[in-house]
Amino acid sequence: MAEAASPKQNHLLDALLKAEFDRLSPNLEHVNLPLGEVMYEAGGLLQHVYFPTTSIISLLYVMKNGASAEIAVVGNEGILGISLFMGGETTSSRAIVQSAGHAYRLKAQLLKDEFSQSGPVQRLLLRYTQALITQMSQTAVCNRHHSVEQQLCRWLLLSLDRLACDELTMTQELIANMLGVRREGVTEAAGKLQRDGIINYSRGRIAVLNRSKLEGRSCECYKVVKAEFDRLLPALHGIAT
Amino acid sequence: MAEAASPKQNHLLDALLKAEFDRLSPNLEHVNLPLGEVMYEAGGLLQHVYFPTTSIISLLYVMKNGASAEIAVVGNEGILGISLFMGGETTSSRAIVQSAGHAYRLKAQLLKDEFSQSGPVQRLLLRYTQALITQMSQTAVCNRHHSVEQQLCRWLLLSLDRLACDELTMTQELIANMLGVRREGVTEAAGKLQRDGIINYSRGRIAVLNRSKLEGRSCECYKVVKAEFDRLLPALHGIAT
DNA sequence: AGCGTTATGTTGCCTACCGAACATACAATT
DNA sequence: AATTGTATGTTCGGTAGGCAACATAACGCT
Repeated sequence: MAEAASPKQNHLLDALLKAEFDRLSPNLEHVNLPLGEVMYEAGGLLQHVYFPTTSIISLLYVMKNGASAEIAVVGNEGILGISLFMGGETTSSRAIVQSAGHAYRLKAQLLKDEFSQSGPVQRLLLRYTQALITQMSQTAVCNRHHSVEQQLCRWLLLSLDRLACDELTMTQELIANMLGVRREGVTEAAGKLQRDGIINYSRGRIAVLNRSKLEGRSCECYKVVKAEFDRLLPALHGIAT
Repeated sequence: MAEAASPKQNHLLDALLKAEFDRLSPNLEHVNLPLGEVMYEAGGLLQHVYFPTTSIISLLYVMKNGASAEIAVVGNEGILGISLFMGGETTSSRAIVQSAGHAYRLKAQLLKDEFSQSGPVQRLLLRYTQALITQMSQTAVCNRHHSVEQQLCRWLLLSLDRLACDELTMTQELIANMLGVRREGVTEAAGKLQRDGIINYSRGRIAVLNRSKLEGRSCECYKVVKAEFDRLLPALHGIAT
């Protein structure tokens, strides 16, 4: 909290060339996102797009019977609201705040205008979208083939990568909703990880003690997604080309 | 086979305005796609994009241990090779011919050139991509929550929609690979559907006898995906706007 | 300190699906 | 007609994870 908030904390904004950044930055509004806040409802229109800095947003599909499954997560590496520039305006999934924090938001129309200039911003956003597609695909694969423990590891790693720390605030109940499994399943898997000294949790606070072991217990899905994000969005300054 | 092959059999090509269609059509090459052909290998570079007319391509992720899961299907409603214009050039999934037939292909560079003109073609392709994203998301949800029978129904319906007929050539073994389940599971589910007079199959030939009942046995995922394709890509002439 | 709320732990039963091994049956080729 | 390959049917045991009901324990409030 002591650190000054800056749009540059978001990797996409950080990757912009000076000209584009200067054009957009006066319109960026710093907002606080409390845990559980619904950013977009499925089918709803988007007023803003969000560039998370210290928050994580979860894209969640909620079925008729109330069961849910996470499609993807968006953190400081990305942008929430791709359907705006993809042309659909809306999605069939819900976006909720999975980890409280901050984000910069931009009025929908301004982003559309910027995108339609077909410059570096457009190219950057499309590359990000492809990385997001990979994440969604891999979620499908993971849901099909991997155990709750493997999925929990993947999920923790994806979340950690999107925060600057090794701890997250998240009850097992919420994780279960994200993964689309029972809370008991998460309790059991988390219990094992704790027994093995990999994580430490208590009442909604999960600390990762041994990240490399956590990667070892995860399925290959985490690495596939990470590699694709790194390939498509190398964390460099002004590379939007 | 008696019907004349035309690029207009592909909905995306059909939706182009005259100017764009005339610009692209001289470069469209009609090709035959045999069952099982690998169109793109995971990580491979794309030489062409494909607009299926009577074929269906499956996007499949294959894990290290050989297990697989289908991410999405592409038929006459779409285009194979979105990573080309999204900027990544390659994907982590494999594309294989799930149902033999024809397609028109276009040299990669020509599509990129057309896309970068930021005209109606770009807008159309992006809308299609969003529909594809919905399909992938819903695959993730379906893999998490639904039974083999429900998934089989969804899969049959998605495939039928992409062909002009009510019959498909596909062994249960192959379907199992697509769904990422055991062949026995498919046999059992298909057996039930046959007993109930909904489908009829023998040695790799599946005929759908009662489509509405099939929809009833499917999970909601099919309708969600269908609705999203219909919304984003209404099947009209020259609507690329 | 006492209280209610919320997070986590535990147990038992049940079902869908997996893995493997094998049986049948159709179809194409000779 | 015989042979071979391929597609489908069946069975058995094992297990992960679903559902339900409940026990414990930590924290926040008054």
